[in-house]
Amino acid sequence: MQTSTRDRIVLAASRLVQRQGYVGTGIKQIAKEADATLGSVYHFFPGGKEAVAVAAIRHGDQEFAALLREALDSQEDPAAAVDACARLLATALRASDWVDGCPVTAAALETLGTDSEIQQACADALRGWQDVVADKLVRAGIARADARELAGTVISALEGAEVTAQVMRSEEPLLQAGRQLARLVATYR
Amino acid sequence: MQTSTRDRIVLAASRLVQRQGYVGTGIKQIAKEADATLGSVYHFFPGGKEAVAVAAIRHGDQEFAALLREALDSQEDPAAAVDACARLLATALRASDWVDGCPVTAAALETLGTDSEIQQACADALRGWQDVVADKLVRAGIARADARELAGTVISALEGAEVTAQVMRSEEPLLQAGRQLARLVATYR
DNA sequence: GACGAACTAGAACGAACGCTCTATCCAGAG
DNA sequence: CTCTGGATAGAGCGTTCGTTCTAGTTCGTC
Repeated sequence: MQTSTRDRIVLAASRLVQRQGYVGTGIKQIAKEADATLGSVYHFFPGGKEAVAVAAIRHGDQEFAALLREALDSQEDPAAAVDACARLLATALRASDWVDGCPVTAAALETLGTDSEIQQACADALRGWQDVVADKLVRAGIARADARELAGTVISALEGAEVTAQVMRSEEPLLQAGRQLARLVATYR
Repeated sequence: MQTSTRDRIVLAASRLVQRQGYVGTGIKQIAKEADATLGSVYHFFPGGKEAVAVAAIRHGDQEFAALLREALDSQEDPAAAVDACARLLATALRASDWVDGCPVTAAALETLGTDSEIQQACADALRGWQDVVADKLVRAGIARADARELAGTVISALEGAEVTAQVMRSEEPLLQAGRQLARLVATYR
């Protein structure tokens, strides 16, 4: 077998949760998509659905962070780098026919009042991405305090723009946000 | 009876969908919360759950638009007005213990692949809010094309910052976004 | 006072949910 | 070879889902 059953479960769960959210995705659907059986899922994740979701979100977190780093490193100038992020997200989103958005937003919103581990995993992801952006800004010579606040805004704006792009089925919101964020970053000199 | 049964259903559905999303909210729960019976719900909304959700989202749309207009009109300067929006959202969010976020995001993300009427209603809401912000910017003397692009970014950023604030259980993301957006708006002179 | 429409009330349906359970398979240790 | 324990397999549990259905109630109009 190429990939382990466990990995296939996490991968399938990650994709499904990203597209349909936590409550919208069933354990049986995950098992089917992963070419695994229900027994296997509960064998590897005794914690049940929530445990699977946490693993899935952490996986999506890492994947997205890598994407972000790659886009940021493709440009020297921080403003251009942020714009490159938006552009990358836009093309990826279009390629998936607007369904593969942010891997944590949907799950995060659905589990807000429930103080489950899922929420914690989502918060960790957002914090991590902000750190990735902040690092780039600091390396480009922006003061640490400014970089942190700017990075938070960049992540929030990209997140919001991605949702908007998905709903509108258009790359424009992301491209707009990229241009405006670049303009904003450029004011820190 | 103070409010009509229909109105109570829409109101309850709006609140529940905002907090738990579309799939996470059951018809029976809506009926219970609205002090109505299942029969009443299907009487007023023969289209079933989806019809209730569409009405609920449209209601949330109007409510949010009014909130936005109010905040924008409270300040003459467009940069200060945008910041006031973020501030208002932040205090409202904290007051609800971080559960009453954007009334359409959750529902929009869950119904992405399904081309239901819900998605259309969400897209309409986002477009409407963007128009509200764009109007304010134009009235403040910003060129129409710039105002539209800027308004789109403002809405996206506020949306994303609200989600981030909910996940982090902190007002900071929204306040940050407000400051940075104000700075961005101020560059258009 | 009678009639039809509007509305309320909740029992019941099939499907899907998350989860538990037992049974089977199979590689490696003794 | 037997024995053992991780991994696989899926039937079935109780519950909840969205929806449908039939009565019952209310009420303005003739």
